[in-house]
Parts: sequence; structure tokens; C-alpha cells
Amino acid sequence: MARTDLHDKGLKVTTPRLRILHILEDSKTHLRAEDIYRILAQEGDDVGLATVYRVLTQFESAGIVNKHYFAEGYAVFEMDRGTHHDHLVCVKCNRVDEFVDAEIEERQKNIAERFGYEITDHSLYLYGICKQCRVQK
Amino acid sequence: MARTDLHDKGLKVTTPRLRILHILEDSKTHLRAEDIYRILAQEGDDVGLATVYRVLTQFESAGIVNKHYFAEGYAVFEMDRGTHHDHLVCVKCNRVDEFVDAEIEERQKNIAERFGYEITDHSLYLYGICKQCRVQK
DNA sequence: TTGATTGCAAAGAATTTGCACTGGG
DNA sequence: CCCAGTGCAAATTCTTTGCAATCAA
Repeated sequence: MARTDLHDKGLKVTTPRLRILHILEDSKTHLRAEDIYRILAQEGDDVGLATVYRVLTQFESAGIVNKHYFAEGYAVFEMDRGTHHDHLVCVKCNRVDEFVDAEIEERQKNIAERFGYEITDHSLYLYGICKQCRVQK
Repeated sequence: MARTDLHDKGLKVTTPRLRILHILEDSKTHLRAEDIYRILAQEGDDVGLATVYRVLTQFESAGIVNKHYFAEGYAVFEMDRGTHHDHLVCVKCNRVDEFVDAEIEERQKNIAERFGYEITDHSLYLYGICKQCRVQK
């Protein structure tokens, strides 16, 4: 599956790509390039950081992963599992939660229509302070 | 107003701060530190880029401005006017329209509540192709 | 074989910091 | 006066790129 996945996207099946794909598939959270680089090293795969960045960029172009900039100043990646969702980001601890709201999606469509736009994409981020951070404050 | 504004926040009233505040107040769009630095130079104010960054950081802590990372990899700033407006952006001509949808705002609030977040801010961008761009193909 | 892919190191872009000097209160 | 505030350059952090070696197809 991973093999054919890469092949279908016109990407050569190399060890770095398979390993990175695997790490992304296993992860439940958003990962930075640096995170992936560290995990690779832990697992004994000596993949260069530059390669991690390059592979992630290629995966993004191929629609395999999604890239986000939350409020920290660096990019994080997650598998594109086909299910669109928006994000809640804690500005204190950087925790991220995901949600989908059909009504919001619908209204966005209507608003775009009203303004004469044909939507190609959208991004919705809610920034706030999560429960834990408020408690320990 | 600007003077007392700074004073009330415990910030010394200096030329760089007043000028930067003025630029932010006049701007209808999000500005990068670099943008502000360039505008200052154009207006004849020789303020160092490092100072722009420092002042913006202080303004953010003081609640005077909001800082965001959208999908570009760098921070943008805007005055905190207490009103959340969202944006429609044309990916062809960069035209920008603003909108507010009470129902969406309401649902966002509910979602945040459900996840235990206390919202401090949010950003909603709809990217698309505007009518004119579609017409002239 | 052979062009795509990788690693490493150097380059870039955005942002921060150290330090001596300056200016607001 | 005195210390917060500033400018400049050097340092950091995140990411990209040039180039020779390497590997998948």
C-alpha cells in the first residue's frame, strides 16, 4: 500500500520515503520536520534532515500530507487522510484538537457564493487557552 | 490617544513606538515586521528592524496587536480592534473581501466550549477565484 | 545505464540577542 | 541622572539549495 502509494504519485520508492511515510501514518499528532528526523535516528535510520524536508515537500505536492503553520513559527505535518477538518490550537501549550462542523462548512460555501467567489480552499483556526493551561495558571 | 495608550500599558512613549502604532492603525491588512520596517524607511523614520520586532512583541504582550502565522511561514500583525473579521482572498488577483457571519462565530464559540478552550482569537480564510478573474478567464 | 534521490555543508530567510550608546521621565 | 529603549551586527532557528556520490527502475 505504501509502496504503490508512492509509485502512483510518481515518486521512486526509496527507504527514506517509506520510513517517513510510516512515521506519519503512525503518528496521531502533527509532526515537525525535526521530530521526524529525530524519530528516524532513534529507529536507526540515518536520513538527513534536508531529505526529511525535501520528502515532506514532495508529499505535500502529491497530496499525501497536509502542512500547517500554527502559532509557533514553524511548519507541522500530518497525513492527508481524506477527511477535512479544522483546528483548535492552544496558545499556551501548543496542544491541537481537530473538529468538523457541517453547518460552518455550508455557510462558508454560501458566503463565497454571495461574494462571487469559487472556493478552492479554506483554513479555519481557533486559538485559545485549553482547560489544563487555565487550571494550572 | 496613542500617547496615553502606550503610557497606560507601561510603555515609554518613544518615536519608534508611536510611528509603528500609527502604521498599524492605518493599515487595513496584516503586516509583517519587514513591511513595517519598509514603510518606516519610506516615511523617513530610520528605525532598526530589530526594534520593529521588539516593539511588535511588546505590543502583542500589551494586547495592542494580534500576531498570526498563516500559511506562509512568517508572522503577520494587525491592530487588536476587538472585532473579528474574516477574509475571502482571490488566489488569482489577491483581491480581499471581508465578512462576518454571526452563525459561524456562534458555532465556533460552542466548539471551543465543547473542547474546553477559552478562545482568544481565530482566523478564517476562504481562498478562491473571484468573479472578475473567472470572467476574463 | 541514468536520471532521480540523498547527504552534507553552506546558504537563506525570519527572528532574537549582546552590547554600547541614547533619550524619555 | 538613570534605566528603558534603540541600532547594529552577530547569533539562532527553521528551511532550502548546490553538488558529488548513490540507488531505484
